[in-house]
Amino acid sequence: MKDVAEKAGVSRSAVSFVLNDRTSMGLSDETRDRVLAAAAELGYRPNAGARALAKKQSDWYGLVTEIVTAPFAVDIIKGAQDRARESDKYLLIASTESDPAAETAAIERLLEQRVEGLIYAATWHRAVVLPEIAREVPTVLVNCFDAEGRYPAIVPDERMGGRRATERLLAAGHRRIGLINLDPDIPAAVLRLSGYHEVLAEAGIPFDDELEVSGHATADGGYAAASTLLDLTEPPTAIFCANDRMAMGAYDAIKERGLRIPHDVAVVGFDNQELIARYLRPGLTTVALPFEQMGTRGVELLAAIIAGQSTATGTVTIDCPLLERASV
Amino acid sequence: MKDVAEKAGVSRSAVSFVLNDRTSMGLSDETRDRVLAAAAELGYRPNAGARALAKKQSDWYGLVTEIVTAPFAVDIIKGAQDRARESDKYLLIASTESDPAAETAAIERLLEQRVEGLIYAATWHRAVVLPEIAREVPTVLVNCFDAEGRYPAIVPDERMGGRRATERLLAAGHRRIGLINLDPDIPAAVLRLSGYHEVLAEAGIPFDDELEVSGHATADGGYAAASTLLDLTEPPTAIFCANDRMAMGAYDAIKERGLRIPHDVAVVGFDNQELIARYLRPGLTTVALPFEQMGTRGVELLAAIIAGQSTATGTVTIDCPLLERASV
DNA sequence: ATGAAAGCGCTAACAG
DNA sequence: CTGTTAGCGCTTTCAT
Repeated sequence: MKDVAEKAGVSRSAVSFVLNDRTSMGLSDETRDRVLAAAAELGYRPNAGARALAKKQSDWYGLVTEIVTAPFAVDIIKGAQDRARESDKYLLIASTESDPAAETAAIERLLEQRVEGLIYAATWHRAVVLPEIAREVPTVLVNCFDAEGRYPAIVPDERMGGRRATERLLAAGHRRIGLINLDPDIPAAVLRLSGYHEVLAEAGIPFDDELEVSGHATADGGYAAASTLLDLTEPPTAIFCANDRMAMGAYDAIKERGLRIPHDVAVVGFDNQELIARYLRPGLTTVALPFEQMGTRGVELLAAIIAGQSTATGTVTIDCPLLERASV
Repeated sequence: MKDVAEKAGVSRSAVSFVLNDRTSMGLSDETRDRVLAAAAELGYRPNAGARALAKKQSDWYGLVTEIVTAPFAVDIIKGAQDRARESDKYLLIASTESDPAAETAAIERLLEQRVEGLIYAATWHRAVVLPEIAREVPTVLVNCFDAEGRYPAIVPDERMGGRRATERLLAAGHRRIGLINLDPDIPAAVLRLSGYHEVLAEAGIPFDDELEVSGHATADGGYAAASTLLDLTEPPTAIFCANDRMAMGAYDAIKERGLRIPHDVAVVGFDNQELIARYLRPGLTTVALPFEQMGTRGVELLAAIIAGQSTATGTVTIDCPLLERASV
């Protein structure tokens, strides 16, 4: 930087002002250009670390997540990273594969890097408990929530997702709609189910317990559950699967019986796992989880909190859109 | 840090020595403990940025990749990150979704953070051309290579993978083995094919052009290609699909004809895309791409180069193991 | 508009 | 083993 100053024949302060776009300082355009030219010629590259030290502001947010465990994490990261870049912030990604000790250690390292705040992203929607240490900086939860509500959180609107799936099937004329649900203890199952119930109730369709089964969140689980439904005396003409992997198994069960999708049995999934939903034949109509958007919103919320513009501690809910393919 | 020194009744240098484990300086254990205790009590957390400034060493590696585009990237990241952590290095991940301009900008930002080196990871094995700017620091390629061989690279041993798949089928007694290959222009296709050829030749099985088809790298492509093979006058009893998505389509084609896997037709895939290979029914035996290991090795190689222990510019090849499931 | 000077939190060299 | 001193590369205040 000194070199740049000398080359441009100005003071170091001037260089600093130019490089930081401090137009308010009253710098002549001519000076400005000279500095820029000198910097370019010298291949000058500001040292972000030194700047952070001087400004007492790192421009970093820490993102902690189990990155590999689920394919979803990357979409959260993408959303967060894109948004962060727009604000000239950096994302320091720490991946902890669900090991609590590693998690604390990871956050510790992030704090040593003086991240301005933390985004904690889960790969499946659930309640989490963060290490105490996370309280040292503003923290936002993404795709998860704090049981005690001490942290603001961004979660998908699962109930609405359940509604959309059911409504779509209803709109296609179905009245007997089976549901293959996830483990009934998790938030996603509870909420998706309540969406399903709401819509049926609104349409005046009585619940039929036989039509609600739950299974292992795998293709095999979906296959077994779908088999149960299809072998009913009065089988459903449509099946809402609470995730795409189970839908994958359901496809097998349906095809095995010589039935066609969607002609004989319509299917709607949940998650929009590209690899499955797009490549299943026929393509799977499914409800998408808004990962990218949650990442974006997480960064925005964090930035607002850091800027003191938000003290909210509530939960923000993001819409789950229906993606139409060919299974309805 | 000054506070810690005062609290412990020692000099700041002493604190620095203790915190950096400079045992060589001859510090009494008693002093050491006092410092550590004071630090803990005060909740002192070293400022990594300040340290980096003083040491002129950031402890960061930059990892640039198209993170979202492919599900594979995360495994490379995991391998790299785990390995980096072991050496107390940080990974700064920059995701560029194949946009050359964004790529240069991303690298520029990494350089401003004074990363000690760069790891450039591709999501599919191919030749890449890096922005000139990457030459400013040691750079290692992962899952890709430089056409001009100017950067050291780590790539999967595709040929060996092709061999393993073919050998497995041979071992199961098959003599008519079909191949559904990828777009013949890409390295993966060329090498996997050559592995396949080698093994057949070694077994004294003459090539049959009819048995080698290529298709779109999708389930539909696999479906179409498998249909072609199965409708041959003398259809294969086993099919080697050059990726799992195509195997997914092949499954459909096989089942549609009332044939059973592996009883009537055996299938081997490539890529080990969990979501597909594991959930397909029956589970798909497939060749795995060693992403995690490539990430690990990338970091190791980079560290060696930075430490001046390696000046190699060649290409390192990593084994692709066969994962047995139930389709053979 | 500019230059001098202090300081960010830490490391490292050196003389005690 | 301690204390002093001089930076690391940059920002920012303040007087000019």
